[in-house]
Amino acid sequence: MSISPPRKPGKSAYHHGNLREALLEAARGLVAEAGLDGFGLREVSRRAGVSHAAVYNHFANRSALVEALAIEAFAAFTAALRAAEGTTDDPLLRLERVGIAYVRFAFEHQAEFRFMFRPELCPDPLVDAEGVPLTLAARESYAPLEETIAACLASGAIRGDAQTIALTAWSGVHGLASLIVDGPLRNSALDLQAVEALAQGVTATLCRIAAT
Amino acid sequence: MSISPPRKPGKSAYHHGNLREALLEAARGLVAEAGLDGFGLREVSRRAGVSHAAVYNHFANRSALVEALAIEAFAAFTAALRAAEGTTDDPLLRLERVGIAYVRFAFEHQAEFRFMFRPELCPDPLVDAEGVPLTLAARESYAPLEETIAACLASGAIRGDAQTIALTAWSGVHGLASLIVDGPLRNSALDLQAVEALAQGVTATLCRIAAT
DNA sequence: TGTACATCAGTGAACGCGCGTTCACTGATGTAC
DNA sequence: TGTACATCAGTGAACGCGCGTTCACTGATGTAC
Repeated sequence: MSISPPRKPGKSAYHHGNLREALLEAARGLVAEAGLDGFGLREVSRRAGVSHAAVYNHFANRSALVEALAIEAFAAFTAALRAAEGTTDDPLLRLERVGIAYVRFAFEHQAEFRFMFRPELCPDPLVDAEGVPLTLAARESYAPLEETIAACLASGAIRGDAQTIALTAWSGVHGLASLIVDGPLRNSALDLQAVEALAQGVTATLCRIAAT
Repeated sequence: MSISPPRKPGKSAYHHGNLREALLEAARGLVAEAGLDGFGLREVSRRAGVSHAAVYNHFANRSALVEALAIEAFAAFTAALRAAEGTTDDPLLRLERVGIAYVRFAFEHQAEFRFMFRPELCPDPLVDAEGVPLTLAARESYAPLEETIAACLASGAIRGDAQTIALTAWSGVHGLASLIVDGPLRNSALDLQAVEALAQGVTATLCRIAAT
């Protein structure tokens, strides 16, 4: 929830004061309900209580709004992973916690997670990121997992081919998240606790590789 | 490619003879190019060289065409996994091969893989599958991996909590496939050989769990 | 073999719909004097 | 404090577009006699 701007009651919609944020809020809700396909400027402005033309005072076009939404989502994802990272100094435990946070974020922000990895939005790894805010935001969100795995390797907590182990861990948590959000585990009566238990099991199993 | 029906040359489009298959073929191509969102009946019929109303002689509506496409895709996925399953009797090696086949299918059929797991299409696990062909086709495609893991556990090649290990393996291959098809590994100049090498590395790492 | 006719599988015009976007406009606000 | 005015941020009508779907139609085909 965003904080409402200091507005006198009864003030008309003119000079809304915070329409940009209100539009983003409405857009988040719409994307959560209808997905990126069901996402339209007219419905967003309807939800925000303004005419559909008002959007263009704050966003150049539909793509710009979607992009802003995606940047927000990647930033939130990064923050969630960074928070998990900071809870311990033990590299292996940190890997486990970041993995669980990865899955938890996906579960709690299904719409965002789903559309962050849509080909139209997920940045092309071959394209230069310089000055493209969405690409930068996306790459930043890969860093916590990468760094944590690097720390595990550096400390000797995990042995083996660094690239392969990193990819396996990433695949494991991303796959679990995908199965829950987009795949066959969707809707299977999972609550947050159950999801965390699954994530715990999977990341712990992945970490068991460390011992060999 | 489908085989053309035995048609005399110069015969008009009337009584096309194989329009249903031709529409599916065109639909496959369109989905591969434009994704499920860019998928429309009018473009499909344009590609098949008929008027857009002709579609309704073969499919009740847009949804029915999409559903037919999805059933085909799940069937192809199942066949690819079954083929890999049949290449060896060793449970652990079989798991590795099925995992590689899973990722290979995703890479070679990106559009299909992407839309098979779309929430609109991927069947809800809580809904009864009886008599719903799409749901049945989807569930059948989960069987090879499940059975292979069960065989590994039964033979003692893998030890531990069956549920957790199965989920970890599934997450691993599904995650790698998702990262390649939909995620940050997309477009990263990977050819089939490179994808198979990655899949080999990840599945082998996952199989290392067996030793512990 | 030839003819009459039912059926099948196309055509193309038309429908309403919601969309993104543009535009001239207008009311509210803040500022200068 | 009051007034004139520029600017900001809305409005609502209009545009063209492509879509899914329906409909009366029509040409090609297969069958019965």
